Amino acid sequence: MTEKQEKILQAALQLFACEGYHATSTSKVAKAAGVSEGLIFRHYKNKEGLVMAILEEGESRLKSLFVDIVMETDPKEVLRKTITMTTKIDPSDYDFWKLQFKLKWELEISGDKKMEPVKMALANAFHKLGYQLPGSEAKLLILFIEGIGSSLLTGPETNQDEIIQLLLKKYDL
Amino acid sequence: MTEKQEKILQAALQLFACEGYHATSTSKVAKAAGVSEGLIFRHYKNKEGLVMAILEEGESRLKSLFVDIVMETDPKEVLRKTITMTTKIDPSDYDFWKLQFKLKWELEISGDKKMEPVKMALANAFHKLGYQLPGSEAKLLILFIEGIGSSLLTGPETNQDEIIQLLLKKYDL
DNA sequence: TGCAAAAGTGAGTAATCGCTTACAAAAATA
DNA sequence: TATTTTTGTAAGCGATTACTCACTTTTGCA
Repeated sequence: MTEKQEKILQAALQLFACEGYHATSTSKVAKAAGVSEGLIFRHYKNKEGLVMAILEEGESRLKSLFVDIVMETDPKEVLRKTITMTTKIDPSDYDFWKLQFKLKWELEISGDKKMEPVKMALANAFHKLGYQLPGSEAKLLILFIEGIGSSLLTGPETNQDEIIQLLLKKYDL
Repeated sequence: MTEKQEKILQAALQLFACEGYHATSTSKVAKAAGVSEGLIFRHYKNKEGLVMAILEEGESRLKSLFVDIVMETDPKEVLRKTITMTTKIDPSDYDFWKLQFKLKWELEISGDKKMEPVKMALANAFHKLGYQLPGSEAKLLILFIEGIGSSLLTGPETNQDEIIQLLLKKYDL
């Protein structure tokens, strides 16, 4: 990966995440990256290819958050790690996570499939702990995670800690 | 309101909700409404005015959902009505609610302030019921509601009922 | 009925869109 | 070093964008 390629991805991520996909033109990206516009199309074929490259490049960030949960065997730890998941997100990665939400609604590109292993791990954990509806419990908890992530990325300052502590107590953790 | 004005609002709502704001051109709206493009600007000044008119026109739908909760005095009923809120949404209004979410992420126009009275009612209800952290409890529940709404509008078929039943049980309702 | 205001049209605007192409510089390979 | 390949640029492409304007039709009211 060339230095200019990195600049492009970096500028595009920031602009897509802040202004949105359609509101960000390729010329804007080029200008922000200090690069000729044609170079974007040389490396990424088209605008869609650019955003896909960003998503692929960020895949590792997704996995690093999830793998810790999926690998955990202790069911209580699975719940605890899931609930506190958003606190593990590096603020320098906020743009990337914001982009995930934006794309979900603007382009209806959903990263929900990436959450599937987490959901399975959760359902399994709830089952082990004797919950009556492990599948629904897992769905509900994931809804919460998405919600707290959303408010973390949109809100000005969000004391997610208070809510997270509350939820931990509700699940006896 | 003229017949053609209604057609414009109706077409714009459907397109904005399905394709997104920036992905929908004014000429598309005009074509879908069976109207000359100039008419849009006569009535709504510009594209932003158009989407604002849609939001204003839909305000009643927002209020009708919330007023039932805010007016309720029995704290348990406040919780029950909040949790089952999304089941009261008319499927013909899905486009409008979808637009709310889309605008939140695409234009960062958030309708969260509209939820504030509900949050207050919830906090009050939790307080009456002896919960230790009424404010956080209210926040948490609203996160769940938004999550359920989100999955209701994005998912293909969503058995929200199961999750709603589960939530009702968790709050002893 | 007359007439002004409102509703509606369609052709037009400059600007910007995503993208291509012809070409030059740099890097890699031989 | 010679040559191929990759990286990068600048100009410009047709199409589309949000929006305007001169104009006609319809409507409401004295």
